[in-house]
Amino acid sequence: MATRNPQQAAEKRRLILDAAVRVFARQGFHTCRVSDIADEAGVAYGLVYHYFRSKDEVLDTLFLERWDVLLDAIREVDRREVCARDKLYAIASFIVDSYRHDPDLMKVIIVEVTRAANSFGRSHLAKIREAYDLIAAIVAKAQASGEFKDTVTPAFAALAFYGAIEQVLTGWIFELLPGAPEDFDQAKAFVVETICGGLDARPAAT
Amino acid sequence: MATRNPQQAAEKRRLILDAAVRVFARQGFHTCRVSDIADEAGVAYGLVYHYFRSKDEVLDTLFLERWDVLLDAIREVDRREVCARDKLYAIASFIVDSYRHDPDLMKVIIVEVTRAANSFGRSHLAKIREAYDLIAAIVAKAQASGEFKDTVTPAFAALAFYGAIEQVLTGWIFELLPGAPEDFDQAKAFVVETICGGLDARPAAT
DNA sequence: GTGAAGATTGACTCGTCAGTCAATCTCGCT
DNA sequence: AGCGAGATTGACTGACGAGTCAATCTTCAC
Repeated sequence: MATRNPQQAAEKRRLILDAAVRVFARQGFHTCRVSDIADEAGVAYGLVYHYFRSKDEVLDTLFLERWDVLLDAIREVDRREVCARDKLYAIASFIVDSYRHDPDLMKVIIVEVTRAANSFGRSHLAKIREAYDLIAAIVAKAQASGEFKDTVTPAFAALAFYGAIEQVLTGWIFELLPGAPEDFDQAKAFVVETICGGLDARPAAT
Repeated sequence: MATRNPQQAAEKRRLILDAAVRVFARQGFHTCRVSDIADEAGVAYGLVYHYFRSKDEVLDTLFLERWDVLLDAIREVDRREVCARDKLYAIASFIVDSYRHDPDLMKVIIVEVTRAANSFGRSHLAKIREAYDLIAAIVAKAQASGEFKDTVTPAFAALAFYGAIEQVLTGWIFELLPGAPEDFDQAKAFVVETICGGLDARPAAT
């Protein structure tokens, strides 16, 4: 065989994926052309189709790669022997740190997949839902143990929690919210404080 | 002049707008063709361009019409002499009832504009932000009066509140959450209970 | 060194669709 | 009745961009 060694092939593929992240983040998935990705990666147009079946598959790959990491992280957090509030904090941390570490990638995943349930996200609804379900399970356990009130359903609490985080990331992405380094850590605490502690000054009447 | 009376013109325009809502909700803005809107409305292709400058303008119109109603509703709620928690409940009510009353329209606004900040929503960011700011102002006042804790910034609380509602609507839209009639009223209470009361069983240490 | 499998190239094809426009119709006035 | 402004029609154009493919180059086992 004269096949290039697998590592080199993987590197070329990565080169294209990384270029796609930058292009998608800058121009949006629908607005950019495949030639933009090829140019950004410094390869010929056709090579993108050597490594990927379609433009969609490039975005699919980016999303699935990262989302699986997120799901694993949530599962790992859930196995820790800490209270639910700390688990939620750890999850918020992971997501916020993902954004801090690679804002372009998170922007693409949120804007083009997670928040685009009508176009691209549709095919990934089941995968996205897995995350909600894992969070809901954490809430359910905390309600059973008495740590959380059971005034809201776990599914609902999970949606509110995830929705709040995603909205904050969206705020950063579109510069509706200051995104200075210190704001990242503050945001983690804020999400958990709001969702777990609530805004009310006086204790709940439960 | 042989101009048809203005009322008839307005009705034709409405006919097209209403058809567009159904088509956008069913197929998505980017996936549908202008001819789909014309067919749904039972008019010729070109007539759409007699009443609107472009396909974009149709969506623009739908969004702005409804969003202005929402902004007015929030302002009206804010003028009421009730506690902040009740104000937030009234806002959640308004949004949920908007969805109950016309799910297609709300689906279009959320999916194609509000959650599509990268494509279409970009040009409406300022308008969308107005809603956040109005909610943030309510929170700020409540913090000043001592009704709400000031552990989180108003801007952040507003994002979390709005994010939670939008995520719940999205859950209904994509059938991730049961959307039976009784769920609507429950959801209003859930959002406010989660954001104001928090999930924690024990009172906050403030 | 050589040959073949695989990598790389980019011009081209092909379908799609937003927006245009000239023709036709219809309403409301005189 | 007859006219003219505006309403309505739908075939057509022009741009665009995803995906194809035949040609060329590179690598590596022998």
